[in-house]
Amino acid sequence: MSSFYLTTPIYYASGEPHIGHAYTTILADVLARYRRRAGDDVLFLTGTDEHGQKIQEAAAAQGLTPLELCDRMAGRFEDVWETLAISHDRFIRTTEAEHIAVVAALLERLWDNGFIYESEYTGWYSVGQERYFTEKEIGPERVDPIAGEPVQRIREKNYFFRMSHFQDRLIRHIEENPDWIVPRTRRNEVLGFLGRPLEDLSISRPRSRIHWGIPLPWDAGHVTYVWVDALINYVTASGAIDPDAAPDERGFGGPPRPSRWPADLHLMGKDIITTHAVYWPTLLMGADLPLPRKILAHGWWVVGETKMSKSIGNVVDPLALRRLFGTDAVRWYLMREMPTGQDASYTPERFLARYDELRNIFGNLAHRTLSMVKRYRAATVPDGPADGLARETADAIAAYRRGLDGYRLHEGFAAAMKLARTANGFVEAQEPWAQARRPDGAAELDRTLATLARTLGVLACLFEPVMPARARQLARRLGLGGVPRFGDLESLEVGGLEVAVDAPLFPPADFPPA
RNA sequence: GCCGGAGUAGCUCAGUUGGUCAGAGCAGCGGAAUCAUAAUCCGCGUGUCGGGGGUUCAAGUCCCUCCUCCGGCACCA
Repeated sequence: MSSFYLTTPIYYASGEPHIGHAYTTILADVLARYRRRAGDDVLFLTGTDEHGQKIQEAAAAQGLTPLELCDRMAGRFEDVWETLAISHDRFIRTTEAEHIAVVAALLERLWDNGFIYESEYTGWYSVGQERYFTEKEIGPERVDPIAGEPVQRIREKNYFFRMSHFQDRLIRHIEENPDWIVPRTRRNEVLGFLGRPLEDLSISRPRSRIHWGIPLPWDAGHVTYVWVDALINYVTASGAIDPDAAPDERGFGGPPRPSRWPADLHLMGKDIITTHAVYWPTLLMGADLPLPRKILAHGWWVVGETKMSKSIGNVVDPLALRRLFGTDAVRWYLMREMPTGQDASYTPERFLARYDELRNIFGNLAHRTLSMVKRYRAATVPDGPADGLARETADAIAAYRRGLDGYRLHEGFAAAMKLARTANGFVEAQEPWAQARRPDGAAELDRTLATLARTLGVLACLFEPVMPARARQLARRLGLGGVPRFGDLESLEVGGLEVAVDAPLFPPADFPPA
């Protein structure tokens, strides 16, 4: 059994969970479930990022302590993940003692390695907003984008990480590992980014300005810059570092401690590819830790713009769809409609098309098969050979696995749906209702029904990662003990199973009339 | 401005190293069937593969050029 460690970013606890968070996390969940079904020992990590100025300010504005706010927001995220059927193994919070200790240990390692130095940070500071703004944010007018007041160029003491020292090594790593950053277009962008001299990374903020953070081990007057704090969570949760050990035995360099590090996959939106593909790997290099095996940056959902929606002004929140169509249908839409890594636009029409596909192709296949087993064979799957779609099924499984292994989930799920279409065609070709009428048709009918039941068992397996509840429901109705794993599919026996016919897996559903 | 990507049927998109590659799904039209959630299945596309030029026996598939659209260009989590 191989192991698989995958992560989502930890989400900043100053705001409510939204579709961006949900998409990343569902994508991670689908991959985690797929790996488990394939027999891997999976560690699926998500969590919340809880330090920094925005948290500090948001808490103050609500009359809470920062930690009180974070407790509330972490709960909010955990609740949403539960409703979306997220199966994370660990929910990490950067305010956990373990994480704080690992951050301190890692920073100390960087310091001991000579990659930290003291200097001055220069930036555009807004007195009114009490924070720095980027060039992009202030625009040519050089005013803060919130209040519109002029910002000023100021300097303050900061500690810096010698990120520039690792520039060439990072470029080499990306060039020697073409699939390290996917999709390819993001890799190109990172390489383009690295085409210019890399600046060193400011890793601290004066505590006088921001108190809600992890103090630097060597200077309590400064707290760790939130991105550095946040990224380290991936190592914290892996168990690679023992902050209580002697400095040389904590797990940096030398013989590694038994752990889940390096991560097999970091997932994130394309907006934070730079932090994950540049800041993070160079920090790891500086601390003598191996790099993650793969970085996957996905695209954004944009809301399709139509004349209708513009005049009516109705913007649908995909998260709200869950209440109308169910969690599994929303997960299906998100995974099926967006080519992994690319942008996609949400429209109610496309959503309905994908829901109808589920309902009509897959749901109806399940229902008609179970109904026929009940009607013609007293609800017991016959013992006949189940080889009617042997080749098509094997092909579908192979294409599915190629898709998911290659992080083209939409292709994998398209292959699964294609098998369901093929099975519907098989029903039409065999005409089991005619076989049932023919006096000598019994053996043929047995084979038809056994084949269809077996196909449903396979489909339950293929669809489980994306639609866990419906897949379990289908497996139960088929009379299986549970959703089959990939290793079970080859020898999946369906003869003798007692099936149950029940309400449709995907009931009629629609948007409320406008 | 610099770097990168994309422009293929009404819509969303597939199309490895150039040679049945002109395709799939949806929508539309016609038909079949009745086990099933009126759910299914079959048949039907005269698309300048963004424009132009070039290489080649042969180009969505390579080269040049032009047009259009999109993405990235760091400390914002």
